[in-house]
Amino acid sequence: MRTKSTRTTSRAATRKSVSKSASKSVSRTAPQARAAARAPLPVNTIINGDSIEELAKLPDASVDLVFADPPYNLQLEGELLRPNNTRVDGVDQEWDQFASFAEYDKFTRAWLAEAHRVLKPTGTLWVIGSYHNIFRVGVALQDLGFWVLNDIVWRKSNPMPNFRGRRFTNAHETMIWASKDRNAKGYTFNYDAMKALNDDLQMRSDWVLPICSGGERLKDDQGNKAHPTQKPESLLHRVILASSNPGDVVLDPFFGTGTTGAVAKKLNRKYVGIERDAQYAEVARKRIDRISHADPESLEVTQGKRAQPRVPFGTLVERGMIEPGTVLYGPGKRFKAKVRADGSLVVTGASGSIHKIGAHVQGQEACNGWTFWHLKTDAGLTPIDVLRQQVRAEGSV
Amino acid sequence: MRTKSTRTTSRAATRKSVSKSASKSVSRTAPQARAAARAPLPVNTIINGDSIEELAKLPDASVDLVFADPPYNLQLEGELLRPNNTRVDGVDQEWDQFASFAEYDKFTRAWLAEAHRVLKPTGTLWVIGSYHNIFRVGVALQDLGFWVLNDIVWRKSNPMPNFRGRRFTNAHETMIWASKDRNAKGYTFNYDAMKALNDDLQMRSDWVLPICSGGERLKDDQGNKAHPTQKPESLLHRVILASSNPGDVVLDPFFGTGTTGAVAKKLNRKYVGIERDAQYAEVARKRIDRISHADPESLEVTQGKRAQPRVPFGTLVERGMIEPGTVLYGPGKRFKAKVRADGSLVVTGASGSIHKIGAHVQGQEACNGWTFWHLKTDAGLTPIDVLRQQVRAEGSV
DNA sequence: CTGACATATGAATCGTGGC
DNA sequence: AGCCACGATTCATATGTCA
Repeated sequence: MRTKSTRTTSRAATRKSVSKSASKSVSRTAPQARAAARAPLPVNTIINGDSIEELAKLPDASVDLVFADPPYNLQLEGELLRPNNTRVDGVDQEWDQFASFAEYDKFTRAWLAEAHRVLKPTGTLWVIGSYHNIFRVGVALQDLGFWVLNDIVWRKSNPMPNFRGRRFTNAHETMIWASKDRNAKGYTFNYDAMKALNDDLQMRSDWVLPICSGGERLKDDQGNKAHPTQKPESLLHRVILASSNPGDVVLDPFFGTGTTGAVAKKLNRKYVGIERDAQYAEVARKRIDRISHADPESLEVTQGKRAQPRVPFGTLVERGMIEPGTVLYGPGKRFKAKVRADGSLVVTGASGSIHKIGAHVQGQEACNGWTFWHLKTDAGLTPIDVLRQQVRAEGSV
Repeated sequence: MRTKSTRTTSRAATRKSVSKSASKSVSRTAPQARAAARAPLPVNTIINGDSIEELAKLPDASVDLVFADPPYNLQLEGELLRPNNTRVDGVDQEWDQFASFAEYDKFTRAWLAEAHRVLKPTGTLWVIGSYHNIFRVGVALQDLGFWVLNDIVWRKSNPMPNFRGRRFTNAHETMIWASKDRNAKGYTFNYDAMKALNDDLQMRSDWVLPICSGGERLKDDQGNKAHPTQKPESLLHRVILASSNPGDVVLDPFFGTGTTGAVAKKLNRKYVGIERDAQYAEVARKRIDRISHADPESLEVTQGKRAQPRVPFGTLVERGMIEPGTVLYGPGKRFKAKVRADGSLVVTGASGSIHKIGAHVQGQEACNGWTFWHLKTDAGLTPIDVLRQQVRAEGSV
């Protein structure tokens, strides 16, 4: 099984390259020096090591999707925890607080910078957090050049109630979804699949899903939960389905017990997980080994018109489906135009594509000529889009 | 009227008393110099001036509650057309323009520092924003020593859709609720009032409320909206009811058309508003003048029992109740279809929702997929509607 | 007066690919 | 890299119009 290959094995294969990079610490001040030595992406692998160090070893622009569930920097009664779970102990609490935030910011910027480097230009990143850390994460990623596409609220249908009655029940967590930069084009968003998931209404930025419990919750031998913050697979299902395609590589730098890898495998995506805790990594490995891929057909997803092949209007004329000289009508016969042999339309004073002339006669900026123009038939007006669908159905494009 | 009293008149009245507290200022830029001149808080007043400058003139520790709806720094480019080619009227006002994140951060820290100074030790602060600005606001207030109590999600029941199908519908905004510092004791949280508002269940951190429209939306003489981002009174009603008591002073440094003041007056709180735009301030003044204190209809109407919550079929797939690839059967096994990962069904030659495909295979116009499609179990065929009822019973929608 | 139908609009960071 | 053609894309409400 793929999932058995470990970082160690793949490292052995390229020992030389790795030993070089190992000597360099995580500094972001010149990762270029290391780049030549980076091994190819170890796919369907759980890397047991520190997130920042191990991210630094991955090649540039190699990953389609990052999902990250970093430490939340929870500041509980009487103690402050560093990202590495050591306690901050100081005398002055205000100083503690500042030190804690500053350290957390430093940690956050370090792993986000590596995640940015590792992402393909068309890749996107998800980070989940709560009010303890999500603002710091958001600022860090904006400052690093990521461009926020949405913030998504996971509304927990069964949150833990507030016991003291001094605050509102904390019933949600927040995810940030971001592209690599402001002008990033071509990122994956399976709009129509999301719409299908939501009874043919656009998927909104607030998702109602139950927390991970019951049989899905991994337990250790004593029956205690194996990980304190295991995320529900339903959440990852939606994230991965929305923003990746089968065969894509999904990276999770805080792998925990491997929910990201489990769902990625179920959905025929590849995964790379980084986890510092060997015990979590082992639980994750076993979990993922038990999972089988789905059959490819059921992983096909509702496609919109964008995914369909383009058919130039001229094709219909060339193939004799529309004769030169045919008159096309706008809705309700309020407009007419004549088809020319090259697939352009003429009206008095103008000629051009079906779209341009459609816009022109209506005095508008833009127009979809396929749905605007109609043929007169015995049964009334038929949109020319029907002919396009015929061509596509013939598979001749 | 109260709202006519100006900054100048109220300052003259009590110059002396303020000079004592002046030496204690928190701010980092040194507004101490001005402090000696601070007049008592001008209550039930709209101050027409710059937020930061006018905040600096208010006395220390004099306010019970701050509600702030600062500029979001939207960074819109070009125009956006709806599918029907009508133009979306975006926020292009000068007051929402900032040169960079750094400029926005500077602005944010300046007004938040003054808000911190002006708050009583038991006071709390609310800020509302979207993903464009809320992370910057959150970091700034954490760095200034505010202690986050909750982040509250306003889930809009009727948001504007995403017109290009490139992102999730941006269907919520975020509010941060914070106390003055980590150890602040005795802040107001009307737990039982919130519980009563929520059918005797603890009020959660996600609130479903409609946007401000219809008769509540203020219009100018031409019938255009008086302010591009007017907030619904229901939102302020819940905020003010939760975190203040009658007689308390509520300060809004970005008063706009005065929703905060209007609701404060209805609920017998005092208000102080700061608004730079004289026209907005004038609209707000007239609006608040029309309101009488004892207005009995200030009771929330948005709660009430909801209809049966909608459960998309895709939910069952996401939650693992139905695996992608599962075969569903029509009554008597006369029809079959396969479930895909996005909750759509496939039969040979077609795919779509459970309803659409149910209709398709029968050659009918419409079909209730919930009762038509069945799962094969040991006991025979079970309608998928049973699973929907299960989801509803769990209350997890 | 009522119901059916049409129109208007809201804090919006809203394309892609070929030449 | 820049330009430009192609052509895809909306939900919940409130209000207006007409029969």
